[in-house]
Order: sequence, then structure tokens, then C-alpha cells
Amino acid sequence: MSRPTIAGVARAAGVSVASVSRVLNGLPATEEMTERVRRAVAELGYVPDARARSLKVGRTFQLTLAVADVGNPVYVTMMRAVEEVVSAAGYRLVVTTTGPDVVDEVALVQGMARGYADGLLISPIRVDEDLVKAIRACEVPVVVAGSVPSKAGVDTVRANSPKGMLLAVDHLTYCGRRRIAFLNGPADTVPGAARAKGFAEALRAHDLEPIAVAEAADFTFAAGRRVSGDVLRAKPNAVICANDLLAVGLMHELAAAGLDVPNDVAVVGMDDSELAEQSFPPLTSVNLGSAERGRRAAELLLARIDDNDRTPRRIVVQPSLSIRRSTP
Amino acid sequence: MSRPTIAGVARAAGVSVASVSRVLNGLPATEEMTERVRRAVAELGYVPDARARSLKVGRTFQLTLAVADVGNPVYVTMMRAVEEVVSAAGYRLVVTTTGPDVVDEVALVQGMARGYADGLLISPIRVDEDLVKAIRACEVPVVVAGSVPSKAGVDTVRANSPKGMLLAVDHLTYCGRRRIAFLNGPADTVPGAARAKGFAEALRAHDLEPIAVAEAADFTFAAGRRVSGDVLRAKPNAVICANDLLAVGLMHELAAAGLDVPNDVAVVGMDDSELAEQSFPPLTSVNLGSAERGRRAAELLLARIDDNDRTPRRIVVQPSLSIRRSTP
DNA sequence: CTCTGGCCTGTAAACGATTACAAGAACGAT
DNA sequence: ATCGTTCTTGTAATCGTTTACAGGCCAGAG
Repeated sequence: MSRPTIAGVARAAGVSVASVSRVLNGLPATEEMTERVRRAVAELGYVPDARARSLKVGRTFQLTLAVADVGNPVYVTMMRAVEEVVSAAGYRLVVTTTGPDVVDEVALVQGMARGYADGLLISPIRVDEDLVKAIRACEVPVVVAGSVPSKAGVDTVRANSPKGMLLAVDHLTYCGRRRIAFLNGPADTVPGAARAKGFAEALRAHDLEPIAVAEAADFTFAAGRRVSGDVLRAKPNAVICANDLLAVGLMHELAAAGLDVPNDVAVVGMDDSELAEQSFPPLTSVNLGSAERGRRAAELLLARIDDNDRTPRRIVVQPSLSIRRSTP
Repeated sequence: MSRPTIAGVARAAGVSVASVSRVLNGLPATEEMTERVRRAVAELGYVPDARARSLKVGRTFQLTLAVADVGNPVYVTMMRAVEEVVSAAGYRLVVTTTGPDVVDEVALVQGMARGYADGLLISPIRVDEDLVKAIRACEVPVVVAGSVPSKAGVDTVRANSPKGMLLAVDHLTYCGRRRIAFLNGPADTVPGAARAKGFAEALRAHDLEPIAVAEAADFTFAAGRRVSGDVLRAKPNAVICANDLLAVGLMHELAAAGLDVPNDVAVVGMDDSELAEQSFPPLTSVNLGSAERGRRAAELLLARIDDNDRTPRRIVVQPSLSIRRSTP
């Protein structure tokens, strides 16, 4: 006794499959018809098959979210926001981890042609020509959370890193710190490059010279710790970090070196993730609007699924600074 | 010019659709046939439709992972492990957040009958009769990460909280702490109940009386902070927390109260998540094997998808203690 | 030379829904 | 009473695969 199909329900209710389908999809039907179908559905415990439905209507009601590393708390924030929007719209979320390699991202984008999801929300950590091409050619709507050349002709939602950097430097100089170092992630990544550029500009705007710039191997706590020494040798009295994980890694090394945060060294993180609030001391962090980016990106994706002909939008979310205890 | 179908490939290659399908699925075919099909596939850029395939073969090659809160770092650890196992086996992972309500979990389990995934890996935060019934009746294989009555007849992988508690209490008494308090999450949850019981047993084994037991509204940082006061009023010299987030919340309150960790109060967390390592001071934490649980659970699920008649297994993962700086 | 058996390959029937189309019923207007 | 309109319902085609089945061909055995 296997799962009942729509045909079984139709038989049990003494009506046609078309009528069952109509009732189930809320199309007009008489009182009596609705009642008979409902009764048969309840009796048999019928649940429509999503696979069959997908094939016929050409939609799976699934969306794919691709991120580089689920362990990064900034993605947790984004994922929460995305989940909320898409599940409210009746979609499920397929979460995929791409890893740091761009070829995996390209493969993922091309694989979307299989049609297992109705859209893709991707936050690429590295971008190259192949990826742009793959995104252009993608069978399903794509929204990029991050920067991608405008010729990709795709909706994007990105942060304003330079402005965020400026907020951080403004705040630090206001606190009287002028020996500012920068702890970046890999500069060959999209966020790494943006932040490096933003940092240089922000210092220039304040007529300052960078004291030190270090690059961690990736955007993780462990990598941050490993290169903290390079930053500290320059004796900065403030360090801006490219994300919160790196900042927390740095603070551990500062504690190990017997330096006080914020008195000896002020620390500013970026992303304003949950970790910023949880770290000790609580981390002053540039809020790059990850929740809002997630939300807006999800909304763009839904809008594009409804109408794929709309002109691509490029949304920039403005940053703000969450001041906590790691700065004076 | 829409997506090519298998019929288009067949036409282009001058063969039948069956032959195309066979070549694509690696069934025996002559050298020449294989070559012609490959060429046509490449030329048209054909990619098989997952929706149609799912309908026919009755599988989607997707698995659902349902957790209560993606913000809890313990789920990040589990998710990583699960992703690794299932993607190696050729499955995609659908991540769903159930929220704290058991009715949502029941709805989720019942919704699996739609067949959008081939299996469900669920870590229920609360369990009731309805959920057990739903799991028993579920159309697709289910593996539970956590405790569920054995009559559910389902594969489970769970932690050994009592043993973990004992490790924590052993360690604290060894450090000379005997005024031990407990900061729990909601006691009406599965992990909350298990840990409360484990804590009581562990203290009894050491002939100790609990100094204080508090219950946070949920397993989050903010909730932990809010009830920390209740714990501290009893002037404990050690506090065991039901998870790392609660422990970090408590440590913030300790700092605010001017108390030193570990000298004034030793703190032990549970889960040994990434946060334990990142917090300051680094948190001594009971490793309940979340990565291993994720891995084993995923393996059980894959095995059951292969053979749904195997007798249910109940795996218990043993805990260990990761000693860091929050204890003397 | 014929027959049997074993490959390949193609035709067509699923899988389980949605939906275009047509047919029938009901009803009001003439 | 007849016609036309509208509303409901049923029949059957369709989505794009996989796969059971059968037919055709060839080789080897008798």
C-alpha cells in the first residue's frame, strides 16, 4: 500500500483528477465538489508529489544559497535574513558551500541548469571571467551578493566597504589614534580587495600613512591569529580588521602579548556579526548590513523569478558603525 | 530557443532517446554510440533536467537537515560534517530552520511526504507524542540527532550528556571547586532535560549539592546574560553552562560584576564549538562530539536510503573535555 | 543452412501532477 | 420552446526523463 496519487483521490471521491487538482489549487469549484475532494484527501492522507508538480509547472520552489564557508558568522546573519524572506514566499532554501575555489563556483552555477532550484543567490569570494560568463549564461535567475562587473548584467547587492572603512578611521582618529594598521584577509578575494582599497583611501582622506598591512590566508579566526604578529611588530595603537573573526583572532594575540584593548590598542572589526557582541571586550565593528543585504538580495531574486525581463538592479547597502568596548 | 531536451539530443545524434539516456547513465553502449551522443550533448550544451529525472526515478538526491537555530555554533559544526558526507555521496543539502516550536517540526516531518528530499536529518529541540508519530509515519527515511523514544523505531545519534556533565564536574572538583552552579537552557527541551538530569547525577556522584540552577529562556547568548544574575547571587566558584553561547553570556556578566574567570569563578561550557576557542578567556568546554554526531547521522541516513529494512541503530557518541583557560 | 542466443537499439509506457480544450448542465432571455 | 451564455466538470495531452519490452542483427553451434 503505497502513497496515494491524485488518481486515487479522484477515484475515492468519484470525480476526475482535474477536479481534484483544481480544488487543491484553489481554483473555483462548487461547494459540494470541494467537500468531496477534501474528504477523500483527508481519508487517504494524500499529499501531492513535489517532484511531479515541479516537472509540470517548471518550478521547484527551491532557491539555492551558495556561500564560501558556513562557519563565518556573517553568513549566518545573511542566511537568517534570506531564509526569512524566501520561506515567507513559499520557497525552501538549499544551502551549498562552495569552498574558496572559483572553479567550484563556476561548476555550481552551470549545474543550476539541471533545474533543481528556481534561482541562485551567490556570494562569490573570488570572481573571474569564467564565473561572470557562467552567471550570464545561467539558466535560472541569479543574484550576486557582492561585487561583480556590471557587464554580467545581473542583479547585485553589495556593501560599501570604502565608506565602512571611512567610518572606522573617522572613529579611530576621533579617539586620537593615528597609528592605524590593517589586518586583511586574502587580497585576491572580492572582499579582500575592496577592503584594501577602502583602507588606503580612508587613510589618505585623513592624511595618514598605514603603519602596517597584513594578509591572513583566509577570513578565519585561526588565520587571523597566525598573522597578528606581523601587525603588532609595527606597534600600532589601532587595528582595523577585515572581518570579525580576524579581529577576534587578533584580540587573542593582543591578550597573549599583554596588551590591553582598547587602551594600548584599539580594535575595529567588520561585519558586526553576532560574534562582535559576544567577544570580549565586545567588538566595535563596521556593520556592512549583512542582514539587509541578505534580505534585499532575496527580494531581488524573488522579483526576478516573477519577471526575468526587468533591468538588472545594483543595490548598495550603506554601512554604519556599531561602537562597543574595543575602542576607547 | 529554449533548453535542449533529451529528444533534441537524440535527433541531433540521429539515435533514440533511450540510447542517449543509456550513454548518459553509463549503461553499456558501443564506442560509436557513445561518441555520437557525447558530441551531440556537447554541441547543444544539453544538461539533463533534475525535475524530470526525480519524477521518474523517485529520488531527488537531496537531503533535508532541520535545526532549530542556524545561529547556534553547534549547528554550524554539525552542518559542516553533514555537508561533507552527503555531498561526497552526491546529494545536496536542504537546510531548514524549524524554530523552537514542536508543531513546526511535526509539519516539517509530514511535509516530507511531498518528496522533495530523499531523507531527513532532524535535531529536534522539543519532542512530543505527535512528533514521534509523525516520524514513525514519515514517507522518507529519518535520522534523529538527539534523543527520541526507542519506540519511534528510528535511527538516532545522540550525545552522552550525563557523562559529559560528569567530566565537567570531575574537572572542577579536581580544581578544588565545590560550589558549582548550573546555567541551563529551557528544561522542557530535549537537551535541557538531559543536561539537568546529568548535572544532578554528576553532583550526587561527588556528594555535592547544587548551589544554584537557572534556566535561560532559550539556548542563546542574550538569554544567558539575562539569567546570569540568578546564578551569581548564590556566589558559586564554578558554573557549568548547558552550551557555549550561555557560557559566553555568563562570562560577560561576570566581567561586568568585576569577577575574574577562572580565579573567582570557573566556567565550563558545552558543545566545544568554535565559539569556545574564540571566546575570552578561551572556554573549557565539554565536547559532545557534534561533528562526529553529524557525520554518523549522515552516514546512517545514507545507509537507510540504500536499505530501508535494516534494523534501527541507536548510536551514542562519547564526550570528551576540552580544557582551556576558563578553568584553573 | 538454419536455428538459438546474445547483444544493441528503438518504441512506447510509465512517473504524478497541471491544464487546454471540449462537452454537458443550468439558466435567463427572447 | 429555443437559443445563447456561463459555469462546472471530465478527457486527454503534456512536462522530460527512465526503462520494460520487443525487434533486428550477428555470430556460433549443430
